[in-house]
Amino acid sequence: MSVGSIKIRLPDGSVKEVPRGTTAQDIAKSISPRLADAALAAKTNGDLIDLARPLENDTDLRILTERDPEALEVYRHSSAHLLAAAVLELFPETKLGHGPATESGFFYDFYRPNPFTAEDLEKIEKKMQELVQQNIPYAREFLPREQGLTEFKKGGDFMKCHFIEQLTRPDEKISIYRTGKFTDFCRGPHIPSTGKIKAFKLLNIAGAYWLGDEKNPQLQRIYGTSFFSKKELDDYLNKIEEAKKRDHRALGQQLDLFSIQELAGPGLIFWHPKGGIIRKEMEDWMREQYVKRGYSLVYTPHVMRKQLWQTSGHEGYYVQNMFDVMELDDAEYRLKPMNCPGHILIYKDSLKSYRDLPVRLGELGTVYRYERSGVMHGLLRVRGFTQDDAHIFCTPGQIEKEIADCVEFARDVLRDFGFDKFQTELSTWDPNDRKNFVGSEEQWNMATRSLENVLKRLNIEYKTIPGEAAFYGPKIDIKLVDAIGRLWQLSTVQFDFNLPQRFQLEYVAEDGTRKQPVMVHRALYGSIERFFGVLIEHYAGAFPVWLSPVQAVMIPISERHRDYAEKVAAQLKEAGVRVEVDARNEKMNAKIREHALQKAPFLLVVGDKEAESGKVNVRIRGKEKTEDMPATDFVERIKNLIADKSPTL
RNA sequence: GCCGACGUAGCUCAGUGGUAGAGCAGCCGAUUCGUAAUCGGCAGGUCAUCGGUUCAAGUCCGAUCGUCGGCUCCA
Repeated sequence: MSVGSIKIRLPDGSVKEVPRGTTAQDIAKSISPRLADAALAAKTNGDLIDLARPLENDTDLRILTERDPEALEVYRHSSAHLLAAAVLELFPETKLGHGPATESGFFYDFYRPNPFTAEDLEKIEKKMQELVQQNIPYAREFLPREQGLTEFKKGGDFMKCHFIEQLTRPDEKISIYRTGKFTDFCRGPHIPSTGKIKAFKLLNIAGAYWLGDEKNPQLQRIYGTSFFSKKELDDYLNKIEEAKKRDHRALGQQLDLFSIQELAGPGLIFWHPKGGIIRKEMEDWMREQYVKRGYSLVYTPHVMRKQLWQTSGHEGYYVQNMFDVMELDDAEYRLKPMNCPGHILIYKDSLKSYRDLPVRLGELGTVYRYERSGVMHGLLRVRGFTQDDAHIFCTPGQIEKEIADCVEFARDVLRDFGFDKFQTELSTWDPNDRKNFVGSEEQWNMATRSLENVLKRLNIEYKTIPGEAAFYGPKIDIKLVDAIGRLWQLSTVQFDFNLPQRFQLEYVAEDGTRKQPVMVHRALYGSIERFFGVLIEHYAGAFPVWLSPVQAVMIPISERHRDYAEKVAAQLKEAGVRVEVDARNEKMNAKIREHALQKAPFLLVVGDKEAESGKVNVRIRGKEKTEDMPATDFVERIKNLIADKSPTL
């Protein structure tokens, strides 16, 4: 028994003097019974602890309840234990991996000869409910390491033994938690008992490699989530449903934007006419900007000799991502996985003077990369895609301005397409990991410094991620935040030390000597396919007018209004609007429904009234009430919306 | 690539080992309509592919291809 008393400082600044060994739970109780009941865990000097942990020293103490975000993590970690406990009750032969809380819930990894089925999942969930009813405590114990190892070994829990051996020293006592029959090697903390878990749901089963290494056997991972209330859980499940409704693969089919054809092969995109319109808008926008910003537009071949890829280093660094060689005549060719070598050949074709720099070569370049069969995903991960790729060759003195221009360019792209929240990352090298990064320390420092300078000068907040640079240089990645808060990585601005060296790039400097130019890669859409996929999800298929494949639909009420509808349509076409006349022999209501489902921004109903007065009745996407206006006014209005690339209607 | 689930008409989906179905879309006809589905008829299929079990396979088994959820990867 410890003796003496300790001082506990509470968040309101008050200090309690209590006997050594008092628990956070005791203190919560002394404050109020309600707090004691609501308490889930505690925090002392920044460490999360169990409520039942005896306090040994003077400390700050905060009792965590549902209102504290840290409590949710503890709660979900305890939910994972609850899951494991239920699994062991039902399937005692199962071996345990690990089971952490995640950003949106929790999972637990299990090893067993037969995989879990969907029915098993239901049974497990029911068992979890039972264990919640039984209100079993999460009891912490300390065991001598050897005893712990013996106990887990006896149960055949090879994975737990591995963790104990990896994470603890031989002389240490190990921390375990018991929940009924279930025992886990775990640092904790946990909530007091299973009865505190109010709302949870098991979501899916998936394979996961032991220790995340694909050479290891696969475990069965059960994913679930839990919340403090049924309502929050339901909200979360609804959000998943909402996200599903935005799935670009489903919308791509419903809105007839694109397809992937089994006969042609996976990861290869067919742009249908309506998707093609959006792509054309994206390409036109980019080409226009290229011209405005001093880029030269180039085109390079899709297949090039293998020797080129040897020179560039792709044959070494990138082979497993490249399509196989094709033999033609006596030479071997490869489909291009990147555009850079092509642009370099253009640069090298003539001797450059410092006066020529910077040279900015831009291409909407289609590349092909071999992606492993299980990783393709709609438009977001494909085997063939088109990059808005450009390479800038400049002098070291020009580099900061060039990078700054790229970063601003990237933000303009994203803003024009309706994204206004970004996160910026600076990926740097790891000087201790020389074999994964080419180039000298001076090069890396110079490059990293210029990227930092640019970000600071532009007043952009950014996160530095050490070790995440490309092997050939540091980079700035701009991630966008979409309409439902998801993060997408698209734009990237990267330094390259590798290629100028490999291709012996040079320019003639002022003093007549030959110098090596600095090279920057940048792609702002990243891939047009991927960007399109993100656009579809961001807008849930309801694109701003300028991107909408069909911007307005004329709906004549009956056959006799057709001529008037055609007349207005002609005016709209004249103004550059993509308009259709739906003159089918269908009821107006049916037409409205169909075009509304196709998410056309404007439906223009015309009948006797409109034809007589030269007006249109405008039904605006997403609005109940229609508006009457002269046809000429509508033409003006939609023309402006298109010209402004307005995100709203 | 790995683990699991799935693959039936253009789409969404039903279908005990015993004659392949519905709704929508399509086509034909009627209807000419005021703000989210007019009515009737017709046509549409090697049940992903290949092989096996069986008197009999959409259904059971195996392989292949593809899709989905994850893992791994994403220079």
